[in-house]
Amino acid sequence: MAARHEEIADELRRAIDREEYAVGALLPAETDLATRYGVSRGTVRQAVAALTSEGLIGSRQGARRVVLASRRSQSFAELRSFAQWARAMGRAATGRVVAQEYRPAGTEDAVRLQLRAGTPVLHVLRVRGLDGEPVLLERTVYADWIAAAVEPIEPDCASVTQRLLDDTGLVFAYGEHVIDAVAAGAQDAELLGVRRTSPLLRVRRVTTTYEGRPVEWSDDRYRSDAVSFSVHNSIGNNALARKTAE
Amino acid sequence: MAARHEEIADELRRAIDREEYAVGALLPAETDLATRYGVSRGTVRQAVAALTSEGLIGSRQGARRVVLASRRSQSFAELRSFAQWARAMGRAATGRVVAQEYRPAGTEDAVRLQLRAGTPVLHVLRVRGLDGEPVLLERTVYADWIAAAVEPIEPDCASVTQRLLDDTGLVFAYGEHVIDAVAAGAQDAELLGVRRTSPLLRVRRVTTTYEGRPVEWSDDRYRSDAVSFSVHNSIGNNALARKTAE
DNA sequence: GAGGCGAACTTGTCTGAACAAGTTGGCCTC
DNA sequence: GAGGCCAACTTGTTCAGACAAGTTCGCCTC
Repeated sequence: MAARHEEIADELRRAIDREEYAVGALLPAETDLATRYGVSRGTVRQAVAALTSEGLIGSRQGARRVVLASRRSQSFAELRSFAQWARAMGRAATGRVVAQEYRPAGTEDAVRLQLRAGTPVLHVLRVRGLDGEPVLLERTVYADWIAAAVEPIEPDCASVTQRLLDDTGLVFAYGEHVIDAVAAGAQDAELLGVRRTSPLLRVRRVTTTYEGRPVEWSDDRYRSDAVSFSVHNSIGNNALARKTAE
Repeated sequence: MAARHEEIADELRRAIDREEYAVGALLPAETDLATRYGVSRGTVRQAVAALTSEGLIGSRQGARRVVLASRRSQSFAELRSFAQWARAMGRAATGRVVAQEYRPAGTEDAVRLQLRAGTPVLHVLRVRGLDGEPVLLERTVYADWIAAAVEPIEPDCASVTQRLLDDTGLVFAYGEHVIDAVAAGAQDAELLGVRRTSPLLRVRRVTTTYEGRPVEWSDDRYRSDAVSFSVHNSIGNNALARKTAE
């Protein structure tokens, strides 16, 4: 938290949180904030841009900024891994590997991980929970070049992401997620403790390094009674994309 | 498309699209792009910031930017309404009102729309489709102050959003969406043409004006075989938020 | 060959200024 | 009172420069 614009963004977030700026009220003008914090207008703009992208405030040319919401849903920054997310919410992440084996990469594996078909990849089936209650079923495929580092990790390791960072310095930098809904199959139902055909929230994701090299891809299935996703958008600026079936 | 930084962003997007900058390759340095386009470094930074937030390129201090993906999923800007989204994909949005009636606002309506309980609000049940095939079931509640403008709209109007803009100048400026999965009920199944208990992707959303005043809230259920959502994230910058059940 | 060091490069942060473009509200007219 | 117009205000865009912080890669040493 070195950067001044981040400090200012944080102060504004807190001020909104404690309703110093109520929902529906107007934020002070940029120039006011600039003099108040003793920085230039550009720095203030960086700060409020962050809040805007978080959906906390609305912004349009000519009019003062409006406070749209106060309840920011638990630390938007750095909710990358399941474990980090759980910790940020004050809950304990648990995990258990149900099955783990090497298989030659199929066509889908090869495409998503940018490998040649037939390359041995590591399939891991993992159940994850919050405070012990199963919430998520992860079917992950790791690329061959990282598989050796994943294999020896204890089955009940709470954060594989953290572990790989510590052991190998690997950073899960970028992720692409496709979200849809599926009915629980027999295995899903048993491991998550729900009835078969229960609706599950499915997130298929590919994670890459800083260089854009795919590390893993995964089919994650969440119990829909336990977890939901929230997204906000504004006109002309939209992080979410609807996609039709291919 | 007046702003220079938007033009540059667009040129870069197209260049990535036609693989002038291949996935995994490095983008030219900011200073290079600045001289190439004859603008200052700040303007280039605005352009690449847009691509970064779209997930097309990755960025970190000290290293050149990396191209992460090329296939940008159909116009990120302005996919606000169902009709606009359909049009951007080259498909025709259809719509049909199944039921429409005034009811006094319940507690949930009152909270979400910031009205007093008992205020008459307009409930509309609408089936929407792509090229005639039903894809989405919308259960929308409109605030009292806009209901009078919604009521007379023809049942098969393709874009209610556009219609309200034309008639009343109302802009749906901001939206907050919560995504989860539910099983299709009897009515859902019949209207969407799926079996009962089929998994549906549910999006509960509240739409507001520029001032943050809630206009409508809606329970939208998508056929999960027809539509999915995609989100990308990067370390320390995340538009998506996982939420646990309340 | 392995490792450490440092220079060159690149992105991040910040300033101060100027003008463009959109909104708001008061004043004036009819 | 209704409507139109204008001035003040506010955000958006762009520039040029400076320094900080992180990465990369070649060179040198051991």
